[in-house]
Amino acid sequence: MAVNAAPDQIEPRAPKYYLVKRHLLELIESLEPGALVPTERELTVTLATSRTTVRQALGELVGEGRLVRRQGSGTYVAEPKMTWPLQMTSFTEQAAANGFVASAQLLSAERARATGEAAARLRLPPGAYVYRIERLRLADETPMAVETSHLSVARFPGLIKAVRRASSLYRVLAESYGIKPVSAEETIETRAAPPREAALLGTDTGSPMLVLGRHSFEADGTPVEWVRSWYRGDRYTFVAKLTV
Amino acid sequence: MAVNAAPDQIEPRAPKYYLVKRHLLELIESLEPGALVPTERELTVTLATSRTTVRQALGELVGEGRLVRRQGSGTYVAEPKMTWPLQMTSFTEQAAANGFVASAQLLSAERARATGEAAARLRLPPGAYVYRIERLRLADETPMAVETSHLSVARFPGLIKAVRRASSLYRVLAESYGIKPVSAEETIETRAAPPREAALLGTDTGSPMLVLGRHSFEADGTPVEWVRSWYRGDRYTFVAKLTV
DNA sequence: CTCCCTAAATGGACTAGACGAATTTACATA
DNA sequence: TATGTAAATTCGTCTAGTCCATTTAGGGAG
Repeated sequence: MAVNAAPDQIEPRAPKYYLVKRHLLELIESLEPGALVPTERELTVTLATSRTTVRQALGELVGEGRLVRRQGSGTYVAEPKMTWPLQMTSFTEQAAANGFVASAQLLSAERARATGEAAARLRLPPGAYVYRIERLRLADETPMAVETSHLSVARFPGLIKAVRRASSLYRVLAESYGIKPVSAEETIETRAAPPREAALLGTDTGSPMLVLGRHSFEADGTPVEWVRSWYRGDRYTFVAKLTV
Repeated sequence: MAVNAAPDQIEPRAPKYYLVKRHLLELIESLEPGALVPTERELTVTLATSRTTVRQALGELVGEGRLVRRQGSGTYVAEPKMTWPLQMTSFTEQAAANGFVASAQLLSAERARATGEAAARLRLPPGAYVYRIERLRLADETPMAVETSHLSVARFPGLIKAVRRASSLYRVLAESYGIKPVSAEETIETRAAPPREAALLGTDTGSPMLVLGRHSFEADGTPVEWVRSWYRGDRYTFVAKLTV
């Protein structure tokens, strides 16, 4: 297979929608956040193109957090993205570090048999029971992420009742079970928003999301929990601090 | 805290393309990587929908690394994604840790006035000169990322000549200038691929990318370089190891 | 003036089709 | 048999439109 055939003079022709996108980007940069941009139908006329093409350009700019669309109202210049640190602390502490008040809405909490991935991550035998706790994370009342935690039932008996009373899962683990994760592996990838997550986070199905997987461990290497969180890609930039 | 504050039975109706996507996902899971999936026009018929809708579903699956499209040939089940660790080491070392041989192709190297962002990041006065070095990063001959580094001209005189001879920028900094970054802030966000980056990485304009920004510092806090790297979102999952 | 209802405007989803570009296949020819 | 060329196939891009859902603005009733 001929990979890497000297990509020297690569200067591809841009698709038409990309020219529209660049035009809009210039417009955006000349405006303030909150400003209204022309309607899709106006843009089709002034840019001599189809609405599909205009929507493709607008869609990418929305996905990159530069524009916000509001059905029935219009398309607006977005506020700048928020940065969100990746640290070995709880969501509650991370929010506080950013000056927000964190809260959570319990969406569902159930006892279920572990899927293959959850069982492997938690180092459980196939078919073992896990708690599957789904929460909507809020910072200052704004939905931030949809978070699904998986924990071993055998290891944390009665966890669901404790979680219903507390906001911080980490605090429950520490106070009720005496367990404190000390390391974690955090994975990051891009995904398109499923309908449910999109609705919960107030965005559209298919919009780009950042999916964080957190796999946390005790000091002796025992896995504690495995969490998958969906964040809106148009709202957040993640920041990791690294040292040698 | 509002636990269980009636999430309003959010169970949105899925768009039609999403049903198509789920149908394809089942199909994908029943096949091996490399297998051919039905053509777009076949799917249009069997799923009783338009090609646009089929393509929207296929497009998301391609963006998530589940499918690969090849113009003129067909659409295939993709190989699993690769994980890429975020560490305070050079690309060269990261690649070696993953069992790859890293290399780089110099795309451009120029002396230019710093943009507002670059000047701020490198703590330079407005209008100061920076080197802008653009490289295509390869792992085992496969293009992995397009990387644009910014470094102060005043601080690293003659850098371009040194870089032309070496593959590792970090080694040049250490050996020729005696500087070794000891900490870095790495930002991660999602963006749509611009035509140039898409072509260099062998993907389509507009496909989802992970954009890493690396801002590295010396022990005394002086910024050393500011780098922006474009990775294909359909190929890589980033992993950060965190400790308390 | 206040309130409610309707109409207009806007983005959201989808369709059917045209043409182009890249690849693969089939076939004619040497 | 080997090779070059044309045709068919496949994905890539774009168009022009339909219909729906939501929001906003305006007008009428009280």
